[in-house]
Amino acid sequence: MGPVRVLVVDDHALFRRGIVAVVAGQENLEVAGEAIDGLEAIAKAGEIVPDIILMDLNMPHCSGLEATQALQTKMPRVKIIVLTVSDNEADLFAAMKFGARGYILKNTEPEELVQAISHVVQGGVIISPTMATRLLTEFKDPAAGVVGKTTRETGAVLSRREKEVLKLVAQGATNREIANALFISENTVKTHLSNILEKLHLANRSQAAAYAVRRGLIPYKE
Amino acid sequence: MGPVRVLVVDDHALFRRGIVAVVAGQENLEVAGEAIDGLEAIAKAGEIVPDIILMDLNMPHCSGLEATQALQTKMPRVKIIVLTVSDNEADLFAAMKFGARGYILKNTEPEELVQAISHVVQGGVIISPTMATRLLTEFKDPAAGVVGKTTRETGAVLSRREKEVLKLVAQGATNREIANALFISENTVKTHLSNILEKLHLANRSQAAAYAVRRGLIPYKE
DNA sequence: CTAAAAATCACCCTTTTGTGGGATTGTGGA
DNA sequence: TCCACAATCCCACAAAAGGGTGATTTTTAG
Repeated sequence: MGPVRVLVVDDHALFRRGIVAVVAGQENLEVAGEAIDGLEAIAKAGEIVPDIILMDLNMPHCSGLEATQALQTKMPRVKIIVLTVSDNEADLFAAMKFGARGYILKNTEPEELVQAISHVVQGGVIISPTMATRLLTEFKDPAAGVVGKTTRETGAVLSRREKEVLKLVAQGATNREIANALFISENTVKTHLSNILEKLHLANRSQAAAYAVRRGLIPYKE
Repeated sequence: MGPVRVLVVDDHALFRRGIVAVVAGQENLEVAGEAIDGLEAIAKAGEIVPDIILMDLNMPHCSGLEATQALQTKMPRVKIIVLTVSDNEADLFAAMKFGARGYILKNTEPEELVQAISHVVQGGVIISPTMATRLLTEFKDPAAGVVGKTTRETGAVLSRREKEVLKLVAQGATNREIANALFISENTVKTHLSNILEKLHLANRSQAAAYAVRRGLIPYKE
């Protein structure tokens, strides 16, 4: 069998260059294509049918998480490795839930990335040491073992509506403004926000705003 | 004279690879060295004395802005091009104030980066089209022409203390927590925050938190 | 079909924010 | 020397935010 075919998905051309340089430098790897966002990734993946997709998370139009979810349902054989700057547990959880085979931070050394690809090709799953550590500390955290709330504390994936609320929070909107924007009552906004804070282990809306910005959930800004 | 010697400063090895691939591919350019943060950048710059430094902003230990400031005072002949993901006016202003000759966003095409380097080598100053547009819209913004408050509305540079407060706000700290952390009264924190919001044209602490995160002012997190 | 989420709303109560005033001290530059 | 500014503090007040508890209605997925 020939070299492993890799699809590189990242909105930053320069970063793609770096990946391409690393991948192309390996005998057993081959850059089968590049994409600048989730939508193009899905299209390209359908055309070239790569073995591995290196997927950035924070991209315009269609995020890496959305693309990962879509791709895994349509093409379950394609192995996706998330390659991101986000050292957030929620992203890791979401990526794994959507079927990603790897979660690598962008500050990883090129050699490690190559090894990670090999590992995943052979059927393995790989997670950055940093993230692995975070996972362990998360589990030994007493806050995780509360009473009720099943998915609440564990899965920690926000619902569609909660994401909408979070986006607006990240823009500095007040509860009333959010209520008007979404055509719901202020009470509902409060409920959503409370759930968001609980799911994400955050203390207040400022932390939520900071969290959202780090994850690139913000549409535009001002 | 030989090729232009370039020092690449970025904490992400993979991104450095991309830059190096692009720079090394040019006849008239040469990668003279790499650094992973501001401190190493200053050290390396002293050793190899590059013609151009491609400087990331958001790095651990010593940010690109601090390094730029330090380098420009010690080695004014070295031309620094800021290469960042931050599309924030404040970063641009700060970079230019500290003597940077260029401000390029990381989503720039490799070809444009090469052209930018040539341009700066020849004594020019270059700013990403995106940022240039933002500058223009900023100036035609009516909010800039208020009544009193001289430096308030224009320069908009935060004082040392205000930055400290802002960092804590970005971590989601309450006014009381900030007061305890800085050994000042809650009233003082409120005063500082009010001034911050006014200087930055922000509406509330959530926007301040989002702003701070975008600028990479946050030390750690969680 | 049915149980689990998601989404919606209300009420109460406490804490936090943000604004508007005003005031003092020290420092560095014009 | 005088002024602007940074940094500090105070008070009071209105507006938000956040927690708790409970409830109804869609949606969704098994």
